[in-house]
Amino acid sequence: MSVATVSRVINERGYVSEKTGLKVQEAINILHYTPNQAAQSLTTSSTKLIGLLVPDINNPVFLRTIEGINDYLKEKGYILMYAESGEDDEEMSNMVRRFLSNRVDGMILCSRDFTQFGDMDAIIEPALKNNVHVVLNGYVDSKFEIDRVGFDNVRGAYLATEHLLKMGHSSIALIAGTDSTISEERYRGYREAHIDNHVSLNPALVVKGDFRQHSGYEAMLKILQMNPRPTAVFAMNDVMAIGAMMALEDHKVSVPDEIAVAGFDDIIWCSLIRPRLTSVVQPKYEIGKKLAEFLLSRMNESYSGPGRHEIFGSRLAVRQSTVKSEQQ
Amino acid sequence: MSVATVSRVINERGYVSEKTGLKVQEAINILHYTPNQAAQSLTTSSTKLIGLLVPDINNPVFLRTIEGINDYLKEKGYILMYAESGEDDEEMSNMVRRFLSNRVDGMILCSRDFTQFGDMDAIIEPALKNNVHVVLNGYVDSKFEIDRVGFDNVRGAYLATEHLLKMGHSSIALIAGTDSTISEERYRGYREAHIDNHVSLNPALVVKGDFRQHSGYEAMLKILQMNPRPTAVFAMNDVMAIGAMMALEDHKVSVPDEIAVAGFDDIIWCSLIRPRLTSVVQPKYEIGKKLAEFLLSRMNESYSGPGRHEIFGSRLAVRQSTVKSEQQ
DNA sequence: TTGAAAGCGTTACCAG
DNA sequence: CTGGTAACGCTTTCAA
Repeated sequence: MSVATVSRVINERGYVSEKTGLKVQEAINILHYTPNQAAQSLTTSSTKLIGLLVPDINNPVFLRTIEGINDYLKEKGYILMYAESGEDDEEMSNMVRRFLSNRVDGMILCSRDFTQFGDMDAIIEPALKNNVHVVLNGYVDSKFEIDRVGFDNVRGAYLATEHLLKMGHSSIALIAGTDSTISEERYRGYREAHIDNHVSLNPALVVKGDFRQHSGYEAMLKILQMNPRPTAVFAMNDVMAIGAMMALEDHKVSVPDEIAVAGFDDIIWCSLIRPRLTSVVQPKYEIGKKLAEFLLSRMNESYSGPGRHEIFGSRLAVRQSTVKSEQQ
Repeated sequence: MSVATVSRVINERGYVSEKTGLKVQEAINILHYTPNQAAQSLTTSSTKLIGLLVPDINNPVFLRTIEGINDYLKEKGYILMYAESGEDDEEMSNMVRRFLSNRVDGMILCSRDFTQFGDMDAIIEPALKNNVHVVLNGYVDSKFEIDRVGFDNVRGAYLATEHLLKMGHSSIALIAGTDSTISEERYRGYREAHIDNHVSLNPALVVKGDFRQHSGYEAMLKILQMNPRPTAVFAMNDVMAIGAMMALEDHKVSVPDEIAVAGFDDIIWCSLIRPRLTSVVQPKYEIGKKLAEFLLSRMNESYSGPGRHEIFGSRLAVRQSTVKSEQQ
């Protein structure tokens, strides 16, 4: 019973007599033997580990995506190394290195927005140089050929804005996010909807937030002081929209009767708050699956062409926050 | 410039002349060299990897706990291998093996309730036999000396029930969870509060759910048909409580005026729904930290005594769902 | 201060 | 069908 034989039994590879196989199995059970992946990976150069970097698990946006990734990967025998990056350049870089050190077979990087990083390429480069594939969830300009999966932000924002316009609002405040491609694109949707519907755009109606709930609250306070007061608000993401709704609640402004509110992302919270929040639906789970799929196809070399860029389409989930009761 | 020298430079161990050190650094940069953790672990027998098994990331209860774990561990240079177990015996066992295979330095197992597993010991045993430490978040009877951190369920349920009783309710329906220690303990709290407050217990008021939102909804439907109808409901967790509130909303029963509702866990959703949900606060983040702390202390052998069992105390967050407006 | 070599647990290859 | 052995990339010990 040599090590070679044991290896054969475990990997079910090569010829092993039934008798020997049984004997080995027995020994394994008695000794609680578990193969050492580290040693395995030393010879096979595959760890079946995938690095996953997420800015913040507490943001429900990422949860479904993680699930999509996990479901796809688990089925194929991969396991996730999870790390939180906190949207910090340095931190991200460190984690990428850490992943490399652990010899992940590939990595998935999620970010609210990659463009805010001075030099995303510098972060990814070490991975690429080590022949570790990277896929991105987000928006980047990169000189490398990497796959990314994103979402049609322009269209999403367009749909939400158009919906508000169609509901009769002509003065729609916009709670924007931090300067980033996402914000730009969502702004463009907002803008184009106005143009297409022949409603003039008023820059004074744009209030800047930072994608976090509190900033939505603050922004709403400013909007409430506008004169004339807008009759609708579109927030660039749901948590800001929810912050805004809380401000409205605190000031006893009724939604949607006095002010209609729409958000973006369709996080689970939308259906919990009252009135339910109208929001742009991102197929988060599918995005996760696609990310995993892209990555695996790179890893097993079933694809090796130029960087792919899958953009998922949009849909608006219309709920109570934008539909007055008499219109229902 | 031998491998030995490079090793010294990287680990900042042993004597290396400044000149050589610089030369090595330079080469590292040029080559994008990253140490191979797998190989390192082969000689050091430490991977700095911690396995984390969670039933379901989508349940907000676990999120904060994961964060607590992550924060504590990251600081000490550990990284998480994350896996979802789905509360399934077989699945759990597999993941434990997978972790072992990856030679995690330790593992943290979370479960809504371990007692539902026929043989939790069988699941943990392989880890223990391989000298990999395990800590548990949950409730287990185990013949092994493992650390666990839990929560004072009896007290928590007691506080919630007592609060409802003090608010004048004498007929409090209970939406229970699946048969498990957690359910038992929360039931005990419910029961003891009744006894201490000299209110007789009515078994007919207990409706069984399964800890999931939908079951809370269904349970509430049954409660609404009771005659006389209870004036308050205590659900054994928040998602069931929220399901119950949705049923009440659908049937136009006002909360808390017609029926008061209290939950357990204090997930973030409690503050999002209206009326805000009164709930028993679990220090989820601290639980996570404690788990990590227990594990590390075992790993570095600063502790090696009998299994510790840390039970976190309870607090009730009283919100609108149990306090009538005139009482505020 | 540096290098050579053994050893960690596996797999792959070659001989028997 | 089975066993021996080189090789994987690293750390550690010992010698130079």
